[in-house]
Amino acid sequence: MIDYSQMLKDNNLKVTPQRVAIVDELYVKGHLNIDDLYTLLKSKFPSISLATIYKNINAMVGSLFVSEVQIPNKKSVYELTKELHSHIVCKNCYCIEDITLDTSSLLDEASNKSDFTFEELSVVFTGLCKKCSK
Amino acid sequence: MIDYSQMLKDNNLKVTPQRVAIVDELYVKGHLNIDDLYTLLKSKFPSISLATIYKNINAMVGSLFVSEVQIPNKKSVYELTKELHSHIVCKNCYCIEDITLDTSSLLDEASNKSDFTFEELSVVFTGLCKKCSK
DNA sequence: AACTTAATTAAAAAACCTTATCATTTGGTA
DNA sequence: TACCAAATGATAAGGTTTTTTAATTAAGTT
Repeated sequence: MIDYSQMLKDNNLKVTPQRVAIVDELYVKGHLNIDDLYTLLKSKFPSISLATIYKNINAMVGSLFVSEVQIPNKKSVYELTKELHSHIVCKNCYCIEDITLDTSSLLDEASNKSDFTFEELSVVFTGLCKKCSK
Repeated sequence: MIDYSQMLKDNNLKVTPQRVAIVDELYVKGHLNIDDLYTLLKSKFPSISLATIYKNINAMVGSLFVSEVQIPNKKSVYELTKELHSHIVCKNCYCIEDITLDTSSLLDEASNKSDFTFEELSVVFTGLCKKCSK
C-alpha cells in the first residue's frame, strides 16, 4: 500500500483530499486523462473544478511522480511514474496496458541505420485487448 | 517521377493546382504539418485559404494515400503513404527522418508478454540529428 | 463552348483545451 | 486556536485549431 500523503509531502504538495483522490485513482486505474479524472473525482467531490485537476496534474508531473503518456489520436493520459516501459492501447475500449520490453536491439539497429544521436524511444502498440478480441 | 494527377484521379479527387502542389510538397519535403503546407503553398498561391489545406489533407488522408504522423508534443505532420516504417524526430530542429526497422522480435516479445492482439506498432525515436548534435 | 458539379476563398463561427483571476476555504504550523 | 500561505472552486478569458457558410471560380464532361 502506497502512502499517498507522504508522496505528496515529499514533493512539497499539501495533502488535500482532492490530491489524495487523484493519486488514488491513478494508482487504481493506471492510466487516466484529465476528463477521466474530472469525472471520477466529481463523484467524490461534486463541486470540484476542472481547474483543480489541471493544476494538480501539472504540479504532479512537474514533481516527476506522475508521468504523461502520449497516445496517438487521444488525449494524453497520466500514470504514477514507474520504470521505463512501453504501452499497448486497445483500439476498441481504449484501455491501456503497460509492457516492459527489451528495446536494446532496436536501438542498435536504429543507431546503425541513422546519423541521429538517440535519447528517447516511444513504443506504442495498438491492438485489441483480451476482452475486445473475443 | 510520380504522377500526382493520376494519384488524385485514382482517388476521385479532381486535379487542381492546389492539390498537385500539396502532393508535390509532401513528396519533396517528406513531412509537413498544416501550417508548413499553408506557408509553402502561399508562395505559389498568395490567396490560398487555410481551409483549402485542411479540406484537402483530410480528403487525402481519407483516401489513404497521405498518412498522418503523430509526433509527441507537436502538431501532426503528413507524408505520402509508403511502406510501414518508424520515425526519428530531432529534439532541436524538429526535422523528421524515416527509418525502416525489423520489429518482428519486439512484436514476438510483446505477444508473449501480453494478452493483446496486435495490429499496429508506433515507434518514435527522439534525439538529435547529425547537424544538431555537432 | 456550355454545363454541371466540385473546389476555392474569405470570413465567421464553432469547438476545444488550458490557463488566469479572485473570493473563499483549507492545510500545516506555531 | 490562530495564523499564513496555499489550494479550491466558479467563472472568465485566452488562444489555438478546425469547420462551416456562401459566393465565386474552376475542373471535367458532353
